[in-house]
Formats: sequence, structure tokens, C-alpha cells
Amino acid sequence: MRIEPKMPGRQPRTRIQKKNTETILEAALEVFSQHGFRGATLDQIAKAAGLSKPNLLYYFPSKVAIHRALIDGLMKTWLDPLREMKADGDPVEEVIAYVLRKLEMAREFPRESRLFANEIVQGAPNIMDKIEGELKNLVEEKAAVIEGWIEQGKIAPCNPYHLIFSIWSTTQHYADFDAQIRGILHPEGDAHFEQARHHLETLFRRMLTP
Amino acid sequence: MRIEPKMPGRQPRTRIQKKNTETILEAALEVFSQHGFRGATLDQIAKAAGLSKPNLLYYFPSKVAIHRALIDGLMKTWLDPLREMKADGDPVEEVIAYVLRKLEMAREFPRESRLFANEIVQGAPNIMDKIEGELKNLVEEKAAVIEGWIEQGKIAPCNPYHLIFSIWSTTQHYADFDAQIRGILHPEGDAHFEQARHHLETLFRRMLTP
DNA sequence: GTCTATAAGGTGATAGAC
DNA sequence: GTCTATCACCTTATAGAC
Repeated sequence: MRIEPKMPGRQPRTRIQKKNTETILEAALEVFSQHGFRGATLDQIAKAAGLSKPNLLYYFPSKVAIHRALIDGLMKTWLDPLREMKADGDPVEEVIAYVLRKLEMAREFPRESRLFANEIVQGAPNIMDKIEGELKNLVEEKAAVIEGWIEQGKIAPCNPYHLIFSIWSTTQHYADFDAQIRGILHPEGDAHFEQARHHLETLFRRMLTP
Repeated sequence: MRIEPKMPGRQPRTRIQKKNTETILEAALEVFSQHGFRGATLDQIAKAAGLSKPNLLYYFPSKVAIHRALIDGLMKTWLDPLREMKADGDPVEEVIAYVLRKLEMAREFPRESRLFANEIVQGAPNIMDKIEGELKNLVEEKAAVIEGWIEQGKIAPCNPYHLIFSIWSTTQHYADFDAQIRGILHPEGDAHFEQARHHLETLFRRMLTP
């Protein structure tokens, strides 16, 4: 996943600055996604990045600035799978492909998923502007596309918004609730993702086929 | 939701002790569910309970003891909706009824849902024993029931474990990701739960009907 | 750019009066 | 049982040497 840091006031100029900035954001992703904003400490991030704590704060002015840069850099990529759902494709296949892309994201980028999950569960204090902005806009746009498919009889009637919520929840569940799933299934590595793939394709295909 | 505190070593004896213990657990639920274990402070819990911090620690020996008592008291109730799914009912209606009970829990007890969500997202450090114990046992039992229904041709073939995961994720989503849903839908109060009810009933009915 | 030292404030827990 | 006062520790952030 591409990380595009936005540092207010301090842009990375030299090669070493850029490299350290990326190292910090990678470490911050690891720590924030595991412990949440409040639970994460600069000590943990510094250690994970292989830097001293003051050096961390040389690159970012504060803990919250690291968190903000991380989320800003990830938000665009996080929404890409939904953006790729196009109105001119085969409706059922477009939605199924979106489901599978989203599941693949949960498998490949579970830390990113948990970063957002931590934030939203606690009331989304730092990203509500983005939820009510670009996320809301994108969802409304795609809900209109789905609504059009329903009116054309291409997919079975349903509430487009809640369909999207169901796709988010079922797929992200495999990242966000990974600990619970592993406690129940005791899978070897990612073996259960193949089952999940088949299950979710079946679930939404039965839901959508007219 | 019934809270049955288990305080290691200190059982509430007098009426006032019992009342204070319950007040503390109610306050702790409010604070822990909103900020997670690490993010919550004893100051916040004490203030919410209307007690001083040392008085809080007169009733519970430590912060972690409060958290543990809270989870222990809620775990049984949290699993009841699944326990009520009986092998001798009409299969499709049994599963649908379970979905709707679970959604009702998300609407009535969102704090309880977020308490568990916070815990699991961060790797379930304090409840993994319960996940691998009573939760795993219950899920295996009910998965066997669903498997039986499939073999009898009463419901359409699917993976019982992942079906249960889909039910959990779609219903709890309305509690755990409430902030995101409200940011997108801007519903008045709980108005969107009626839509969710209809949507999820449709989703799982189409999935399960042979 | 990176470090050691440290300030400044928050946080879990205890002591002891009442 | 409840309180004030306080300790010991942790955490964010800054100062200043190199």
C-alpha cells in the first residue's frame, strides 16, 4: 500500500529524510493498528523504527501529527476498491469483484484495516471530517449506481447503502476480528481466506442475482 | 443487560456495596467501550461513577480487575442469542431469528459490543481464553447444527463457520461502526435500524433458502 | 541529524486521617 | 467507607551538546 505522507510545514527534501519518514510511518502503522492511538507510545514507535524518541519528533512535530499523516496517506488507497466499481460493467460481477477486492485488502493489509477500525470504534474523533467528506460522497455516488442497476432489473432489489455496509463489515471482519477468528478456527496461516472468498462470493451472489 | 460481577477476593456483602459495585461497572462500561482499556483512565471512570479514585480502588483492587469483572459479567449474556438457536425449529427461521436478535443487541447494547470490539481488534489480550473456551465450543456446537440442516436439505449449502462470522460482522457493524454509519446516513435516532433489519433479513434469507 | 538529559504533566495505586 | 494527600512511574515534548 502506497503511503503518501503529508507533513504540515515540514516536507521531506533529502533522500535520507524521505527514507526515515517512511520508516516512521511504517512503524507507526504497526503500533497504532495494534494498540490504538491512546494505547500506542512514542517509545514503541521509535523502537520499531530504530530511532530515538527525540529523533522521531524531529521528523514529526507530535504524536498526533504522525497519526494524522498516516491516516491521510492511507485514506485514498483505502477507498480505491470501491472507486473501481464501474457503472458500465456487468452489475452482479462488478459487485462481486468489489467484494473480492475488499477481502483481498483485509488479507494483504490487516494493519491498515485495524487502524481505521480502532479509530471508528472509538467514535472516529480524528477522521469524522473525511467520513462526512470524501467517503460520504463516494458512497452516495456508488449507491446511485447500484440503484440504477436495480431499476434496470440487473440485480435484485435491496438497499444500496446497507449493501455496502454489509460488504464492508463481512470483509473487514477477517482483518479486524482476526484474533477471534483464529481463536475459533485455528487456521494454518491464511488458509481460511480461501473459504471466506468462496463463502462471501456465494453470499452476495445469492443476494444480488435477480 | 445483566451484569454479574465476579470480584476475586472481595464479594459485595452489604446493599450499599452491591449498589456501588454496579455503579462502577456501569461507569466502566461507558468509559472502556468508548476509549478501550489503555485509553480509559480511572479518573474518567470515577467521575462517571460519582466516586473518588481511591474509593473506586476500595471496591476493585486495580484497573484491570474492573475490566475483567466487566467482561466476565457480560460474556454469558453476549452469547445467549446464539445459544437460543435451536436444532428443532424451522432452520431458515431459526437463523433469521438469530440474525434479528443479534441486530437488536447491537441497537440496545452498543457499548457492550464496542467493549468486545475494542478488545478483539487489539488482539484479544484479555479474553483469548474465553474465545478459545466457551465461545469456540458454542460455535462448534451450532456449526454442527447448521451442517445437519444442510445435509437434510433444509437450508442451502454453505460454510457454517463463515456464515456465523457473516452474521456477527453485519449485525455488530451497526454498533461498532456506528460513528461511520451516522457520518454517512445522518439518520434521526435509530431510524436506520429498521432499514438494517429488513436488509439483513433479506440478505440471509436469500442466502439460506434452498 | 542524532543524541542525552530533563522538564511538565498525567496516571495507577497507596497511606493514613476521619 | 470515604476522603485528602502523595508516591512512583510513565509519557509527551523540549533543550542543548555534538
